[in-house]
Amino acid sequence: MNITLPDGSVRTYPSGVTGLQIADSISKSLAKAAVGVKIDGALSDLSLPIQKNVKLEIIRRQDDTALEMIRHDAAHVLAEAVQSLFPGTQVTIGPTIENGFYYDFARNEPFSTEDFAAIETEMQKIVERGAPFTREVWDRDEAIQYFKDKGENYKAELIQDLPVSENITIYRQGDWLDLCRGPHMQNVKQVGMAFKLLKVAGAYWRGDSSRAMLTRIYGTAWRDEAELNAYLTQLEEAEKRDHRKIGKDMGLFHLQEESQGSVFWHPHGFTIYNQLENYIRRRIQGDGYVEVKTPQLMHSRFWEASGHWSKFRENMFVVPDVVPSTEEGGKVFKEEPREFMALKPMNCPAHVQIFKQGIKSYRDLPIRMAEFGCCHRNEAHGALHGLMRVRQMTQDDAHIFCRVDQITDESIRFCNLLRAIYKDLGFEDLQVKLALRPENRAGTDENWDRAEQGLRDALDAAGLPYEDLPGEGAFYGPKLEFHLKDAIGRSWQCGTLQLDFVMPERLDAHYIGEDGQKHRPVMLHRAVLGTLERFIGIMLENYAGKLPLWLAPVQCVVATITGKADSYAEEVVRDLKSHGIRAEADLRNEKINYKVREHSLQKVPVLFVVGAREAEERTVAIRRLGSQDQNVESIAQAIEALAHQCKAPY
RNA sequence: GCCGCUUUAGCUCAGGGGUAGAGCACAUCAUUCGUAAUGAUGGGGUCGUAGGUUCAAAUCCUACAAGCGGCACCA
Repeated sequence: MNITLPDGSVRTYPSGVTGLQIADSISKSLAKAAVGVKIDGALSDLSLPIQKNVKLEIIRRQDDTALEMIRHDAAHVLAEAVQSLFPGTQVTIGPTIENGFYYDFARNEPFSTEDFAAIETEMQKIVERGAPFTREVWDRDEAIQYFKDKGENYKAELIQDLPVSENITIYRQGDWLDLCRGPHMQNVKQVGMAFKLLKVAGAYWRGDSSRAMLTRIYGTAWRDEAELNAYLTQLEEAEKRDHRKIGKDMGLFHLQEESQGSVFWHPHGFTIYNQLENYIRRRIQGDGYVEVKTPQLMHSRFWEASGHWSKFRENMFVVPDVVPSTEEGGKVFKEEPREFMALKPMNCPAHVQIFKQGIKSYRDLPIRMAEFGCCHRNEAHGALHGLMRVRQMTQDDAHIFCRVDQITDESIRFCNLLRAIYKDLGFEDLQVKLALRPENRAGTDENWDRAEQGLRDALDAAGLPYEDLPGEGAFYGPKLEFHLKDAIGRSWQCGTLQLDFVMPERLDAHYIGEDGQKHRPVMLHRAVLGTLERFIGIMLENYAGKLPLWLAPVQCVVATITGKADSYAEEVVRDLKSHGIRAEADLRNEKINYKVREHSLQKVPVLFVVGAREAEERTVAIRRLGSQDQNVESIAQAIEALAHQCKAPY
């Protein structure tokens, strides 16, 4: 039997040889360092007998691939530790995740972070004991019975639901065992000590909100202490970038409980907001869009027609169409409301109304109708999160009304626009996902074929790689999702492009074709940023508050060294403002060190320092954020250069 | 919405059954200073809300709310 190693060499072994034996035959130290094998690319146990010619790679503990095994094994160690410290706790599942692992437990008494020290100590003991991992294949019914007898009902349920074709594998580590697909390392010792428990959280059994709430313990594990510390430092750094903290420190916005999920934009924050909105406005004007504004509050009849009343109502804010009473201590509404209004959760039905005014010809299409639409959605309390998840949001929304034969062109056009905008905003790295037809859908298969192919063609033409998401499309059409990753590593869906054959039908939109007959237009729902709120949150985290010059709320502060330079500083600020630069003077009676520190913390990109010398020579000493260098230039020169740098990218 | 944790001055946080503390910020005064915190003095809180226990509650108990971390949902 021939085994091909990664360096291309081929060795001959008897059938049934294990990865460990092969490693041992190469060198003793390799056998000791080995944690697993890749057999034809698939990660397996070292103890697995090999029966045929394969390509084989020994995974050593120091290899990157080992991280996943270390974390998986650490999850098992966590489970053993918890069960030994808290008898009666049921184990469920414990997978690895990016940078770590978690384990879900069922226990009447929830865990708290105060239990972590004890659990970690117990985990260390288990690792020190270093029991070997052994794999066993059990009979299905016996396994179910075994776990039921132990009171491990969740495990029993898991086994019950495994496909009959699958082996029921059990991994033992000393006296403790767990149902597990594997693979595992040679022994528990190889987990090492570079692990740490991070947080507890609730999590539904099998991700189903109608089932039991389990306690999840999150942890992280690495090859050595240095890696662990680097990761913990990275977490701290990410925390510093949190847009809620930056927003507070820079005085950009606030939230308060009387309006949860709706943002109070402060002057500096709203400057960013306006800059971004105006940039998008210029971009879409340059791409053939028209801009509209539609009502905030509309009668339920309208939402019934659009389908939102039945499909989306629990996410809507509904207002009784009754005059409220001001009677002191009385009911707010004296009469029982019979009719309702609702705040719009989406702009699309309103845009159809504008489309429907007058008769449209095929020559009018496509119509690209944009709105910075302020929408309200009644999001679950637990879902709200700073600017990232709000209840009142402003979308950079537009609906493209077009003919079926224009879908591909319009999609390509949108992808190009989106990519150009993301590039301007500093996001080069985006993931595209194509959500395909769901089981429950409207429209003919022909239309779906055409719609999905149209989007694929558009992505190909735009040169965008993408991933299919089967069954994830909206009921009315397939959609493209554009995902960005923020500084904390969370992935956010921002842009979207959705094909819709249903809404024009429901709301009876039509145009007159070349043939003189009525035809249904197709609607493309699309947004680039998604919502301004979320996108600003992402920008703040991405730039750690140090926004590009054109977006910075204050672009330049003129700071004086002495009161003698006050009037000169004010003159410089006037000059800056007349060049369209957002500038402020800092004339406070403070030392220059104090001012430099404060404006640096406020992420002001450019500081003009002026003292008696500058006033005399009509110059400024320029200091840029993140640099300690300073260079002196004449005002005219400095302002002209800065004005140029402050220009928006489009 | 579900599970857990948290809630004390504008901010960050300490304290804790006998009636409230620090640093920063703010105000006043002094200082006019050359690139990441000048000094002094002073003002500021019914300790998230509502009940309960107690001679006495900011502290203990209960409920509620909000915030945070997840889950579910989602832009």
